[in-house]
Amino acid sequence: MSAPLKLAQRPENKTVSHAFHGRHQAPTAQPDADFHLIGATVPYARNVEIFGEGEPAEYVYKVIEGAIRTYNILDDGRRQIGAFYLPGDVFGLETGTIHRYSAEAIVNSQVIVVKRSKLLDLANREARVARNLWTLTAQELQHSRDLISTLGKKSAVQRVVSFLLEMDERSAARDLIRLPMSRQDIADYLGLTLETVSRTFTHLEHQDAIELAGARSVILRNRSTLRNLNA
Amino acid sequence: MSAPLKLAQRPENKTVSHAFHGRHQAPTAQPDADFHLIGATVPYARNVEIFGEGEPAEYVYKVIEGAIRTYNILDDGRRQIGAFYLPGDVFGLETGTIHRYSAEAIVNSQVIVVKRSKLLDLANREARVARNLWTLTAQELQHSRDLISTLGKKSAVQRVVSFLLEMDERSAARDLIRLPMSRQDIADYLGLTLETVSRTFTHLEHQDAIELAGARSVILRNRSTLRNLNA
DNA sequence: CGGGATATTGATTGATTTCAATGTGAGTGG
DNA sequence: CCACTCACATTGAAATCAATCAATATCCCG
Repeated sequence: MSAPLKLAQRPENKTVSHAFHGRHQAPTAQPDADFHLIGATVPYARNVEIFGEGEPAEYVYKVIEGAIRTYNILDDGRRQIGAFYLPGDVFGLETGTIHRYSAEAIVNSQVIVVKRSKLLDLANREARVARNLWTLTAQELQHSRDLISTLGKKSAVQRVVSFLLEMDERSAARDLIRLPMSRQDIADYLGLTLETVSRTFTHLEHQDAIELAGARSVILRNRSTLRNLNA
Repeated sequence: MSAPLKLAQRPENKTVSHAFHGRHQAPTAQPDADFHLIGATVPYARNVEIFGEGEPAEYVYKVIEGAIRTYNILDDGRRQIGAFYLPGDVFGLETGTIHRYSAEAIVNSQVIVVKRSKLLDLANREARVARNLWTLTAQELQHSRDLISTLGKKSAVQRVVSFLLEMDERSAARDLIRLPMSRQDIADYLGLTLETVSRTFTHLEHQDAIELAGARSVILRNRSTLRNLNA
């Protein structure tokens, strides 16, 4: 891996600032630039819960290293993953006092933890901070809307391709996607079964659209084919 | 359609005082309490576009009467409806300068229109207003997450029941749901076809879970049956 | 009282789920 | 270092459910 550590004080603007999932946002000021100043870095082991749905929202989190999933358990017992968080992403931010979903480390991870009350106090005093918190929530909203569009798509191929293109956009290396999450995680994100995800991967490989380099790596071989399949 | 009643391309900001209906949701302080003070009420005719995806986000809107749908057109040409807005609901609020989706009146509607820049100025001066804007976005986020959960559900019955329970919660009359939107609208919201929505309605009626009183009214006959079907 | 839009209902098809078996790979301990 | 093992992934066959294609039926709206 290249440079996993991204706790830069003033992050040098790489190609694109993927502070969140915001791929559309122009690189304005980092909405989460204050995080490293007032937070402590904490390690979470693979599959460990960081917070649970319904618990008091005492802290806000930023991924330094690793990967996090947030999810709800549905009435029928199935798990809907709301988002995957990669280094640089903020999660667990709520306007209310309760977490509306659970969060778990997908792999061993390093996370900056900030007291929510501290951020709120700051926001009350500084309009800039308030604006930043709002922007973070709006970026989450944008991601949720993108996911809604993906779930609205009917075919499994379309959903999986959407997922791959999203991960590609957020991934550092061009065309090479490292997947920290399992097929089941992907399935629970896309509203499919793990078998369908697996089959669709091999299907895409047979189309020469991607190449599977082990179960957890995907190489994009033909982006325009993928984009066509997405439509 | 009939009247191209898109008057108010550029609504003048007359200070119009107007009573507003509260959301049937969290009864905390009204995040949109300032709206009626600085906005003008504008009528939009059925099926008329209020703003389009990609257009500058100059205004923020609050429904007084009628119903609004927001949607994206997907790559494959299908339409994904993101939300239905009923009296009391705010829509069109963005942190950025661009609308990320389109909005149309479902039926003839009355909408309060507020200049976004005015709200932003206010937010810069008053932490309370900033907080309210943030809360509005967070409420939208919560709704999007609920919709993700609904779309993650696999069966058509589960999706339609989720929709009915959502509409029931937002509807004034107990057990009676007036649907301003068409079967196609519902289908585009739930990621189904209109035929499946229609069939599922009649299916639920045969189960004595609901009663269809004309195409645009649903009476909940057995809530616990519905909740069981939802699981 | 039309008449066009909207909704229901039917028959068929096809994709995804489900159930089931096999394959693979990373980590461990002998 | 290799064999073992367990979790994860792939592959197969069958069943199921929603999409599609198609034909009425109903509801408004003028």
